[in-house]
Amino acid sequence: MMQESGTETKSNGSAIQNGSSGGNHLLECGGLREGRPNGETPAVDVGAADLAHVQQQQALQVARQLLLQQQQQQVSGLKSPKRNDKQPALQVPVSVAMMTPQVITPQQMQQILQQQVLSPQQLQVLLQQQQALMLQQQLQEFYKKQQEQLQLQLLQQHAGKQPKEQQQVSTQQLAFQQQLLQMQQLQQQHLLSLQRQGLLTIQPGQPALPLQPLAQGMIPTELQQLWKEVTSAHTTEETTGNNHSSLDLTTTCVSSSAPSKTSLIMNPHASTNGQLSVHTPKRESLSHEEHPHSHPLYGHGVCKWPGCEAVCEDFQSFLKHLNSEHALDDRSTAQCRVQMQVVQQLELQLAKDKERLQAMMTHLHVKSTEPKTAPQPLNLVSSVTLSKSASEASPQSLPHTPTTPTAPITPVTQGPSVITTTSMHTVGPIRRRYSDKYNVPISSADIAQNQEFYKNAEVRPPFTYASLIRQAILESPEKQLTLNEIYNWFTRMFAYFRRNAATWKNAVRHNLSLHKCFVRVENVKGAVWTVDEVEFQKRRPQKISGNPSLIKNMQTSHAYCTPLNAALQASMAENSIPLYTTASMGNPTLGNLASAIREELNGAMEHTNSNESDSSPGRSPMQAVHPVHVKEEPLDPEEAEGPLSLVTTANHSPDFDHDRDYEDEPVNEDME
DNA sequence: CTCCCCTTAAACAGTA
DNA sequence: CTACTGTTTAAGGGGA
Repeated sequence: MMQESGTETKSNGSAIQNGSSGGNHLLECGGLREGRPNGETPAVDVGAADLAHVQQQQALQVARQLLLQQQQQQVSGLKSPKRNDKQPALQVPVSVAMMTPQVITPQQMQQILQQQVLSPQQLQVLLQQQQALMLQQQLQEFYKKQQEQLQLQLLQQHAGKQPKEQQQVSTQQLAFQQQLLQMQQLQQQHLLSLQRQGLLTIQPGQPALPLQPLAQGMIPTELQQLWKEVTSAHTTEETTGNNHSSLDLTTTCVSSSAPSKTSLIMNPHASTNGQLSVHTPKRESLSHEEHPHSHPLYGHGVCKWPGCEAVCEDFQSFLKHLNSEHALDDRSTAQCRVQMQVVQQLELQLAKDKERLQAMMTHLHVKSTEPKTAPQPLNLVSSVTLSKSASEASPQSLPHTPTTPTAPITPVTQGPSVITTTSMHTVGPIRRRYSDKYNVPISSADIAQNQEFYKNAEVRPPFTYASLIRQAILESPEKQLTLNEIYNWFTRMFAYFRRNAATWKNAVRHNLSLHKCFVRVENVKGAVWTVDEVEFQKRRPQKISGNPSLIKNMQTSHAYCTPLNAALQASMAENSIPLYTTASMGNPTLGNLASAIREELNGAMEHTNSNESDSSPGRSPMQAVHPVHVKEEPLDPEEAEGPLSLVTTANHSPDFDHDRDYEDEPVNEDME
C-alpha cells in the first residue's frame, strides 16, 4: 500500500489479479530454465517403488552385467573391494540368463545394487547394453519358439481336424512363414548394424556405449512384439474369426519396418518389453493359450498408449484403435521416443533410489522394512527430525560414495540425482520438458517415501509454491508461520530448496503476497502467515470443472501427472498393479498417493468433506463455479477476511519456537 | 493463437 | 547501513 506513489491502484490491482487462478501446475513445467544461475537441472526423480516389479527383471540384468564387469575388472587387476562370494553363482552366461531370468533372485540383485559399485552413469550405460543384449537374446529365443510353434501348428494342420479353421490357419501360417523370413532377414541386418557399431558385442561387460544406438536395439523387440501380436491375434482369430485387423496390422508393420525407419516405431513396446524378462515365459503361454488381452498396450479395457486411454471394448477394437490412432506417424514416433526416455529414466531412477534407500537405511541403522505409511497427504512433519541430520548434512555431497555401513553421516543423497539429471538430459535430444515432467516423483508408492525422497534428493518438488507454502502453514501446530519459518520448512523438507535461496525465497514472498489465500496476520511479535482455505480452494474449481470423472480430470489437469501417469500405468498394468487413475481409491498405497495428489495440488475435494466443510459455506468447489468465468470476477474485497476466523483466532502464540528448529539455516530466526 | 497460471527477477518501501 | 519483510510489476514458459 505504501507504494501508492510509485504506481497507483496497487491494492486494487492485486485484488483483481488474484481473483482468478486455479492452476495447480507444478514447478516442473514452467519453472525450470536452462539459464538458471546455479543451473542444477531439476531432476529426474521418481520414487519408483511402484515400478519395482517391473524393474526388477531389468535390474536383474543390470546386476548380472555389473557382476560380469566387475569380474573382468578384477581379472585385469582392478580393485573391486566389495564383491562378495555370490558371484560364482551369478556368472551366468547372458544368453542363458536371458532365458531363465529367475536365476538371480531379487535378493541377490539387491545385494549387487547395494554394493554400489557403479555410478548412475555407469548403471545407465550398463542398462542400455543390457537392453540391447537382452533384446537380442530374446529375439533369438523368440525365433526358436516361433518356429517350433509353426511346426507344431503345421503338424496339427496335417492332422486336419476342422477343415475350415485349419484352412484359415494355414493361410495365416503362410503369412507367418513369410514374415518369419522377413524378420530373420531384418534381424540379421540389425545384428550386423549393431555389431558394426560395436553395440552388440557378444561378450558381456564391455565399455560404455553410445546412447543413440539404443533405439536400434529396439528393433528386435519390435519384431518380437509384432509376433506376439500375430500369435495372440492368431489364436484369437481361430475363435472369433476376425483376422483381418490383426494380420493387416502385422503385415503392414513388418513391411513398413524398413531397417532405418522402424527403429522408432515400436519403441513403447520395446521399452516395455525390454525391461520385462517376464515376457519370455509369457510369450510361450501366449502362443499356446489365448491371451488376447495381454497386449502391453491394452489393459483394463483401455488403450495404454501413453496419453491415450481410449476405451476399447475388446481386444479387437483395441487392435483397430491401435491401428488407426497409433499408426506410424510423427506423433507416434515422438511418443515412442518419449516413452523410451521415460523407461530409461525410470530404470535409472529406480536403481538410484534403491541405492539411496539402502544407504539411508544403513546410515540410520533402520530395519529394512519401514512400516510407515503416511495416511496423510504430505505430512512430513513426523519424520522431520529424523531425517534432518542426514539430509542437511550435505546438500550437495559427493556424487557417489560406497557407503560404509559404519559411516555416521553419509552423504547418500543429492549428488547422484543431479548428475543423472544432467546426463539424462544430454542424452535425450527429446523434449526435455517431457522428460522432466515424467520424472516427477509422484510415482513413488506412498507419500512418506516421497517425503524422504525430497528431503534427500535435490529434486524439484512438483508442487507450486503456493501449495508448498500452504502445506507448510497447515502443518504447523498453530496453522500459521512466519516467513522465516516457512523458509525453514522449505529447506527442511526439500533438499532442492537448500540452494538458490535468494531465488526461491523471493518466490515464496512473492506468492505470499500475490495469492489471496495467504493472509498475513499481525502479531505481537511480528506477523505470521495463515492460509485462507476458502480462497485457496477457489482456485481449484476452475480447472476441475466438477464432474464424475473428476479424479481423472485432476490427473490430466496436472501436467506433470499425465505423462508419468501414462508411463506408469503401462508399467503397473504389467504387474497388475492397480492404476491410481481408476482403481486407486480402493488401494491403500496408491490411494494414499492419489489422495495426496489431490490434496496437494487441488485441495478441493479433500477439503470439501474434511477440513473445510464447515468454513466453505455450501459451495462445493467443484460445482460452484462454472469452468471459466472466474477470471475477471472482481471478487469482493471482503471475502478475504471472512473465512479468516479459523486461523486468526489462533494467532496468539507468543513465540513459535517449538515449531522452529532451524539448525539448518543461519537465518535470523531470532531477529528481534 | 490467446488466455491463464506459475515461476523468476527485480524494484521499491517499511522496519528492525 | 544492512538485512529482512512485503508488495508489485514484468517477462517468459507452458498448458488448456
